[in-house]
Amino acid sequence: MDAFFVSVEVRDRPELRGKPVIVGGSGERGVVAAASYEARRYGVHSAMPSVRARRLCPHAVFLPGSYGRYEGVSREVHAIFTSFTPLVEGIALDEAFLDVTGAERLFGPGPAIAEDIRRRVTDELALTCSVGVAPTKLLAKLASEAAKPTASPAGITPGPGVVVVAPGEELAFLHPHPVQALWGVGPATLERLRRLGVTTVGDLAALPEATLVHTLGSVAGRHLHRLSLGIDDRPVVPDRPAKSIGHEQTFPHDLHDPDALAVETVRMADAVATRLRDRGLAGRTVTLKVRFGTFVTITRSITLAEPADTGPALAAAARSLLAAIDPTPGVRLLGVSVSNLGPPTSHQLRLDAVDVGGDGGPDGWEDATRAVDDIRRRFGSDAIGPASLVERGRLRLTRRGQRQWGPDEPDPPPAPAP
DNA sequence: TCACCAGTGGAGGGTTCG
DNA sequence: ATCACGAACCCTCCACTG
Repeated sequence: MDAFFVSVEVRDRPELRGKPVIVGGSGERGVVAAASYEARRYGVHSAMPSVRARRLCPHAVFLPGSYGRYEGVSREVHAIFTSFTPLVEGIALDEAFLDVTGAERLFGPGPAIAEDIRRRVTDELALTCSVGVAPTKLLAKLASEAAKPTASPAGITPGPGVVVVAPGEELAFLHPHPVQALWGVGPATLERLRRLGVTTVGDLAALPEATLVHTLGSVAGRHLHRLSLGIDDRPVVPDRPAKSIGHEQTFPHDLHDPDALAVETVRMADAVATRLRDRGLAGRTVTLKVRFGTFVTITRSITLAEPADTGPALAAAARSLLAAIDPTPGVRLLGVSVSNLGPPTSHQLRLDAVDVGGDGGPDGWEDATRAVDDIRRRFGSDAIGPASLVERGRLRLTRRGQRQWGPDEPDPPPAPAP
C-alpha cells in the first residue's frame, strides 16, 4: 500500500487531500509512522524523529493515527488478496507476498492478477497500492518499490503501479541496485561491504562467497551471496506462528525512582500476559529491556521452569530482573517481552506439587486471572487490574485501539523530592 | 583421570525491517 | 547532538551432558 496510514486518513477526511500529512507521535520523543507524498517532498520519511519532520515541514498536518482502524482496513485488503490465492504472507499491515503460481490457471498470468488487485483495491477501498511481479520474493519486493510514486522537492511523480521482472531479466534488474536495497543490508552491513569496495548488488555478485562469509558470518554471508545472484528460494508462508510477544514504552521523561519503575514493569507484564492469553499462549523466557537516558540499551532475561501466562507470574520474573539494575542514571524506555512460546500447560502432576493459592494452580493466580479476563471482556480493559496500578492511577496502558509512536503530551517533570 | 568433541539451551548483545 | 514499537533472526560465549 502507498503511504498506508496517511492514505487511510486522507481517504476519510478529504479536506486533507493534497496537503503534507504526517501520522506519528507529535511529542518530543515521537517518530513519523507514515508521511504523505506531499510531506516527503520536504524530505520527511517514516521513522524520522517528529521534531526533525516538523523542522523540515512546519505546515504539515500531524495526526496521532488510529492503529485499530488501520488493522481493520488491512483485513479488508487482505481479504482481496486471499480471493486470488490462499498463499498470502503478511509482512506488515500494508504489505504482503502472494504466491500466485497455482492461481494463474484460474485468474490468468501474474501481471494480469497484479492489475486486477490494484483495480479492486482502488474500486473497493479507495486506496492505492503498488505491485511487483517476479519469480522470487526479493525481486518482487524490489519491483513493488519501483512501482511506487516518488517525491522530490521538484514534485510528485506517479509510479507505474505494476512492475514486472520476467524470467531471464532477473540479474539485469537486480545488479544496478545499491546493496542496501537487499533485504538484510542495514547500516552496519553496508559499512562492512563499503570497506570491501561494494556499492551495488552487481559488485556483491562478483565477490567470492568465502569473502562474504568471512566478513558477515556464515548465515548472512551465504544468504547475501545467493541473493546477489538472484537465487532466492524462500517460500511464501502464510500464518507464521508468533515467536515472542512484548510491550515496551518510552517515557515522556526519564525515570530514576526504582518504585516507579517497578510499577511500570507490573503494568507491562500485565499487558503482555493479557495478550498471551488472548492468543491462548504461554511463555517460558521473560526478557526485560531497559534503555537509559544515554541511549545505552540492555536486556536481561530469565527462563522459567514452567510456561507462564498470568500477570503476577510475568511481573514477578520481570521485577526480579529489574532488581539487578541500577536505574539512577535515568531510564528512558522499559520493555517486557516473552518468548519460548507454546500452549499453556495444564497443571502437570508433580510429586512435589504445592498448592500455593489454594485454587490448584501452580502460581495460585489461575482463578483470579480467569475472573479478570471475564470482567475485562464485559466492562472494558480499564475496569480491573493489579492493585499497584489502581492506586497510582496507572491502570491504562494505551488508549484502546491505539499504538503509539512515542509519548504524546509530556507530563511536567517530577518535582524534586523534599 | 584427562582431553577432546558434538549437541543443546540459556543469556546477552546486535542488526534489520516496517 | 539524541528516534517508537514490535518482532525476527544472528552471533558469541558459556554451562552442561554424554
